[in-house]
Order: sequence, then C-alpha cells, then structure tokens
Amino acid sequence: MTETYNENISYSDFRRQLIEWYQAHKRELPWRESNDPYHIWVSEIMLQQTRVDTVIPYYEQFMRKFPEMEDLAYAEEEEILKVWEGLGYYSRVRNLQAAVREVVEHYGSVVPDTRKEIEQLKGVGPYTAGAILSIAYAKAEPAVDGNVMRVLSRVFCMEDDIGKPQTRKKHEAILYELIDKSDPSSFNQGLMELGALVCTPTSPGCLLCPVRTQCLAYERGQQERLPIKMKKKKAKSIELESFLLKTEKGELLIEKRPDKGLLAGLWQLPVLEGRFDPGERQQKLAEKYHIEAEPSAANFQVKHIFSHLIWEIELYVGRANRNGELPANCRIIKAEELEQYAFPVSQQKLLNHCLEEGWL
DNA sequence: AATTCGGGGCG
DNA sequence: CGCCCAGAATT
Repeated sequence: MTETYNENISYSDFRRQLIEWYQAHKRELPWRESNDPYHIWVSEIMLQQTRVDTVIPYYEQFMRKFPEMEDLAYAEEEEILKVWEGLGYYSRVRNLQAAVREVVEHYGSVVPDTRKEIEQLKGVGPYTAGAILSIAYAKAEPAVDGNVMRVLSRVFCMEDDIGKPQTRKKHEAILYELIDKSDPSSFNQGLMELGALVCTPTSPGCLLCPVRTQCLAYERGQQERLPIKMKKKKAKSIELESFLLKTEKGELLIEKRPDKGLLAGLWQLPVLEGRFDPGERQQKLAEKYHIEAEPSAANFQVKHIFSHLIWEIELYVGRANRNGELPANCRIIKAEELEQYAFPVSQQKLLNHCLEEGWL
C-alpha cells in the first residue's frame, strides 16, 4: 500500500525526521529510565486521560511501594486505592492489580508480548497494548491516543471526528504503514511527544515542527481547525448534603462507597442526596446510618466538577449518638486515622475545611 | 455508538 | 466556564 492519504508525504522522511527530533527533544521522565514492561505498563495506565506532570509524583510513589509485580499483586485494596488517591478513574488501579495478578499467576510473571494476549488483561485496551508492545518489546504496533490522532489528523488533513471509535481504527491502519519498524518505540513516543510539546490543541508550534514540510494541514492553513471533534453534553448538577458527625468521644463517622460505579471503594463523610428540612434530615440520617443526629449548617459549600456531573455539597456538623447497629459499610474512627483511608478530592475539600476550623 | 468513569490546568 | 489530557469498560 502506498501514500493513500497524503501525496506529499514521504513515509521514510517522516520517520527519520520524527525520530531524530524525538531523540533531541524528549523529556526526561521517570518511566523513560527503563524499558521494563511492568514499569511501562504502570506509567501507561496512569497516563490514561491524565497529564504527564500530574502523573510523575504518583508514578514515583507507586514504584517505591510496588517495585515488583508481586508486590502489587498481593497488596490490600485499601492500600492501592490510597496510593491512587487524587489521581482519578479509580477502576484503573483495581484493573491494574487484577491484570498484574493474572500475569503473575498465569504468565509466570512475564508480561505477554502479543496484542492478542495483552489486550485481554483488564484495563489494557488498544492504546495501552500498543504502547507496551512498542516501548517495552520493540514491536511495530501503533499506539493511538489523543495526541497521535491530533498529529495525524493534521499531517493528513483528516476531517474524521476523533471522538468516534471508527476514527481510531483508521489511524491505526495508517500507522501500520507509517510506523518505523526498526525503532517503533521512538516513533510512537515521538508522535505523542510531538503532540504534547509542538502539535498542541491550540496554537500549535508549526515553525518548530520537524515534519512541517510534510504536513498537509499546515500547507493548507488548516492546523488550527483540526482535528474535528464533536462537543460533548453539559454535565448535570446534583445537590448533596455531607455530614461531619462526631460521637461524645470525639470520633467521627465515615462511609465506604459501593465497590462499583462512581468513586468505587473510596471513603466519604456521610452523604444524603438532596436538600432537606431539619426534620427530614434527622430522619434520613437515622434510616441510613442508624444514628440520632441533628447537625447544623456549617456555612461551607463545595462545588466539585466531574466530566459528566457536578456535585454541590453543603456541609453540616453535629453530634451523633448511635441508635442501632452500625451499617456494614460504615466505621467510626479517630481523626488521626483519616490518613489511612482514601477519600475523593471533593471530600478532602470538606475535611480540610473541618481541620482548619478545628473541628477534627 | 453512546455513556460512564476524576481531576487538574489552561486560555 | 469549556476544552483537553499517553483511554477502557460497560451498556
């Protein structure tokens, strides 16, 4: 197959220019110090939908805590969630642990090196499979992420909506031809590095681009308009009340979220969805937590924005007396023990305010 | 094919 | 505020 998509481009020139630029300009990143498939794997999972600068400290802490796959495979869930706390998309770390356990127990602690096998591991999709295969195993497999689709959309002046699943496959098909077979690692990372540093979403640095002379979008002045992406729907708003409830001994009530869905397995202060009168609030708390409490407004709100919804949390504070058995997903703990539990950022905002007010 | 999963940084 | 980020799983 020949140059179907861009008559101007010389594939061999593109490969050479990209890889030379990458070798000269690549950032020094912790996961670039080794090609150990486990190291690459952890970094790629963390980097899903997450910026490099955010990942760096998490990656370093994670590798200190779980230097070998066995260390992760047999860690407690509480421990892995705590390490992931604040990074988001918490199912990533559950899936990573399950997949690492699979590798330890069924692949003799050797990460598989075929797309077929590796894509069957939990949390490893087409992108991550390609990244591990090319970076750790030098296999000529594409790794199509947002950066790559932006770069290719511009180089080939493609009008396809990069939000559609089909578009990723089209990019993969191009890359099977375009990828450098002798150094697929530098090629794939170079494409992503170019997208991160030069071929940026807005105001791309075309004058600094190593493949500018082969870019169809640049030639046509379309680089600012591409890639095409459909706008997504607005997030819907949800009102919550959250409660700092302390016993007479000064301990507080916390609750573990369900093991599926949003923020699965993380801990939080007791929460009710909605806005309530004092009476209904007291009744709801009694039903849900088996406690007697009439907390009062703390005059503190947290607005926390997710991609698809918005939490508006109103904080209440008060004394609680147990009234029946503690629900299975709840615990009463001392303030010093809070650091053992993983809390979502929205809850950390509440807890920090309580700390500043001296309520903890 | 469309939704659900977090959180932060930037114009 | 809206957009995007080294995406994958679920429906």
